[in-house]
Amino acid sequence: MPARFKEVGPSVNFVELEESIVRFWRERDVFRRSVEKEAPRGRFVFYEGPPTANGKPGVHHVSSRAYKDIFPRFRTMQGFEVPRKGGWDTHGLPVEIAIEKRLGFESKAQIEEYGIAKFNELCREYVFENINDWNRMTERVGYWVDLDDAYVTFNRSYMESCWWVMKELWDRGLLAEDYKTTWHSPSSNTTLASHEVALDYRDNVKDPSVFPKFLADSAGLKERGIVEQSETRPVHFLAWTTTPWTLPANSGLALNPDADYVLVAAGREHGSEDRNELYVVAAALAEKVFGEDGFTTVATVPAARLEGVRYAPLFEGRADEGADLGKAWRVVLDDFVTLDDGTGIVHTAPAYGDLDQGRKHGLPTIFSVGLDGLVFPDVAVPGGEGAERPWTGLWFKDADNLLTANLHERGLMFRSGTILHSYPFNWRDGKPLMNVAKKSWYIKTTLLKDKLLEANADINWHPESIGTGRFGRWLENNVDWALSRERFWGTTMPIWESPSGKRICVGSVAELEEYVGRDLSDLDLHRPYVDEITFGHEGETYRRVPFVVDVWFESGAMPYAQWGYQGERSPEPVKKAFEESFPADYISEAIDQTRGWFYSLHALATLLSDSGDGEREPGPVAHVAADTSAFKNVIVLGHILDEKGEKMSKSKGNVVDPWEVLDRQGADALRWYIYSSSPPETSKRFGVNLVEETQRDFFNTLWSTYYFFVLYANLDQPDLQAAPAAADRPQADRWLLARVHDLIRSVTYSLENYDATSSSRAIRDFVVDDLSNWYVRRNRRRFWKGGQGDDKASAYATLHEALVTVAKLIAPYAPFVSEELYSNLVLNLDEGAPESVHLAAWPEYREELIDDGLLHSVKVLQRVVELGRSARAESGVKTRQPLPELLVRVRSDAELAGIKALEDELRDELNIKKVTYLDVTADFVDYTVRPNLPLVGKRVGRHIPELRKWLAQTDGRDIARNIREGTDTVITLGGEEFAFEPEAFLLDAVSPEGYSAAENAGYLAALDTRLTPELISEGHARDIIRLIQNARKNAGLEVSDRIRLVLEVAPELEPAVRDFGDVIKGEVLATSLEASGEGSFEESQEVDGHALTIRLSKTA
RNA sequence: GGGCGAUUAGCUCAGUCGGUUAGAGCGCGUCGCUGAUAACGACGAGGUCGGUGGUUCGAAUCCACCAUCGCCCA
Repeated sequence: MPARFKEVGPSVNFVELEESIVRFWRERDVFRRSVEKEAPRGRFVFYEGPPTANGKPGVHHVSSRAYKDIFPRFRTMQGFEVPRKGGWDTHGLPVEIAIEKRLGFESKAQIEEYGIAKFNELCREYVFENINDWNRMTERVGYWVDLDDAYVTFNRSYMESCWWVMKELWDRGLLAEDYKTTWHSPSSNTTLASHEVALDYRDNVKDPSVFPKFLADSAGLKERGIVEQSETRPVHFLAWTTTPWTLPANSGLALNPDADYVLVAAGREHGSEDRNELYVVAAALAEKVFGEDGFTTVATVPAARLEGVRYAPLFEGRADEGADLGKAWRVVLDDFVTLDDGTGIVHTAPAYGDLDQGRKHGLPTIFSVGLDGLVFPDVAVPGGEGAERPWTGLWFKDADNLLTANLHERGLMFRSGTILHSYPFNWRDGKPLMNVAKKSWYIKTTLLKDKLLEANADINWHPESIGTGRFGRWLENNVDWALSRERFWGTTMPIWESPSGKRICVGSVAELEEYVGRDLSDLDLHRPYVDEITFGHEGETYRRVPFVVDVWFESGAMPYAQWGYQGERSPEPVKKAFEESFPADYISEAIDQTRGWFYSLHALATLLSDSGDGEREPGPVAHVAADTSAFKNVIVLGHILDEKGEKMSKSKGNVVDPWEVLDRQGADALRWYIYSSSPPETSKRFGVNLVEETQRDFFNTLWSTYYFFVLYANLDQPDLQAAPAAADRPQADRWLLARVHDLIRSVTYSLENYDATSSSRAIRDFVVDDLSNWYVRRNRRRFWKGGQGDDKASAYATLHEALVTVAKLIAPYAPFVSEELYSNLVLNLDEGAPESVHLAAWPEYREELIDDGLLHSVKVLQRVVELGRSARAESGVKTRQPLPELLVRVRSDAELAGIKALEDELRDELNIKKVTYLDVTADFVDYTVRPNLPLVGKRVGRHIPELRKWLAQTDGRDIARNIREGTDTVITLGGEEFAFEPEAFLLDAVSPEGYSAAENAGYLAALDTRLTPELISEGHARDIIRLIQNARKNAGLEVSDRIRLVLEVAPELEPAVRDFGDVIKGEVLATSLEASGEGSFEESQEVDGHALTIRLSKTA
């Protein structure tokens, strides 16, 4: 059947093309069909990390969509079923903040006044404000994801599924309330998430630097023999802190257990000359604290001897309920104490950052400041009944100076000043944060830390270093996951509490209905509606705790919640949907998700799939997959930076609008750039001109090749099925097929290993270098020539197969251009073929077509051609001028045989009459000899410089002869004899005398540039042909038009016209050639300085 | 402040186990080639391989320290 294709232009508007393909996909429902098509290889599970649809999408969002898209498309073509359920993240603080800004609020109290219901309603509307931009961008970049059936984290079924997860954790003792040290913002009375803390962690903050004196129990010290019995001077432990407001909360002093401490005599305050008081500090820091001459050492004591010594508190504070003050105010030893700065004695206030140390040593928790940041009225001078408390009710940072001054007055402050250090602030109002112990709900991930680590070891991380490094280390230092948030817009914590402190965790609405005793099917699970649900149980009234949960919990619960999964009680279709899609085969997000979504997915999956041990029951999803992470393969993306290398962010205003690129270069070019420019994990600088370059280099070249094929195929209408079998085609075709199948093999391998970068580069190199600039350039005459025959049929069939294969290989990367090529090149031939390339099968490589010897020989040929061109340029004889002889030397006998078989191509490429091959070690040329260092380097070692010297002085031909004869070359180096086998040397041929030559890495091409009259005539003929072709173009003729030709030439050019007239006529499609006459188009030119007039007319 | 990663030509990036003259594409200059290609080829300019030390016959590559950038954490 003769092939007819849709006409194609020499260039194309990719943007319009892509837009028409978007419509085609939509109209023909291609995405859904690609998911539903037959899937012999089973399910490939993909999870969509839900973006938030507030804010407009930037080009960095395209990057993650490009990576999310490529592997599902590839797997679909390979015969997997790849459902891609979309998702939207809707809850969380950023949303609340945006609404607060709109309402002009600055505190939580204002939200409560305004009404939580109204506030949350605004949040709900806000999160989809830009959904149309997102959907449009998603469709336009060709990211196939099911947005019609997307999960939404604020939906009731999603939230209820989150309740189920929490209940499961609760039942397994993994959800608990505890004191934890948090960064608390007293100004907004809320705990900040760690990433929020990082948002305004300032360097060079000016804070107090004070050295308070804790009066030691002298009697105790005397008992231990540390202080002389006769000593009358007071002894102080000298500590250092930057937070004087925490001093009333002090309940211990910590010393480094391995350090020596000194008892020194010094003055009452820094700078006093006297030695009237005694101090204890770390030996290593005494000089730094007191100054070189500021003290006298009295004794040196190891830390262990000071353990348990008591001292007097500086202030009274508010002790926690049940705190045992009998255990307070004593010396403890702890490794966390460093000798880098301060005094080596650390003021320990469990309530404000030292909770773990306090617990470890049994120190009571004492508070000085409330969660509102105001100093408690309890803070007082010990025993100072009725004394003034000027700091009461002050902002904690404002209390610093008053407390410091008070200690100075009382002689309990050795020194005070200021220091520059790092300190976090509330990024919203710029007020300082407090490190404070607060009651909070935790997921006790630390209990299953080993499982977290084991499951991580099974994840295939790209790049690998994230799994072992950043993520693995994070897991090793795992701390419990703080779950509760004192906020409004989020999934509510389903825990109800009674006045006596009993708790009930509720795992579903149905369960809640049982407690409440009425129908709650219309209940909104958001605040404030669930807050209003109370119930009586065992004589007490239960109220919900006021928290919502960390949004990361919600997104981490998506494997379950996207289906509304609630374990065994779920409806069958939900159970099936979950069980078929857990865990995921593949996810991809940017690197900032390491401790975000990657962690929350991983942690929840590990906890819920726990296979249990003697005490713990198996988790609720262990029957689907036990002890597993939520994902098996992950690509971690680096960030897209702007042209200056800075991160794109809304606040900097340097976000590149993806439409700038999508409307100019198109989605395929952008995607291709994202895949090929650098490995996904490296951050990359983004510039529009780089995408432009991708389009020109790759897509224009591919299009030109496609255009060439369609143009000539439509003229010739070859029967592609009638071509000879691959093995019987000409060498050039067998080579191209070998390259094509080699490419299929390597691209398949790369994509199966989640590598889009090297595979896209390999495709680019094939299309641009091998297909376009080698195969088509070298073989185009086979398409032009008249008639039909095996050779022509082979050429068409081969080029067609190459283009169709490329169309399929690029389908996951560049889905639009791929579709265009496929629909024209395949659907016009085979009506039974799938309607879209994305419904077609991934190409299979045929091993028997990959002729490695031929592939290597062509590489050698290309290399020699390159050298020949170089020699041409050096000789000054242009390529149109034929030359009589080329000398060629390659590196091995095998290469020699290979290139001999390709001699026609070599002569043609370099326009040479005859090729003479030099034996690899021929005496005809001289050689420079280099040692083959990877082979002999270790053996020769320090004698290498001597060996080099010896080789430089020796006649290369002698060594060449040894190599040819296969004998060792024996050399004495430093009195030691070395025998070098032939492989120990590398020979570079030196250009022979009398030739224009170029050599490189063992290859040599040398041209004989002596011209004969015949050769000159032939050169002239080629010049004339080129000028006639130009004239044809200038005359506006079609490629296939025939002409009558008249050539009036100077006498010097007559031999060329006479001897090569037929060649000229054939090349320029002339039916006649006359020495004089008329033509409808005329041009006068010169060849080699000789005049020439061309006249031509189109034949009828 | 800590951990991880990066730093190679004007730009974007390769560079394998330490080994031979550190490469590619784009951009620039010269020349060549051209009836598919706004393309292609050859040559040239352009590199203290972030810096300083060390190990080694030999370091872009290994080690130490430092600088800058990014991410995460504090």
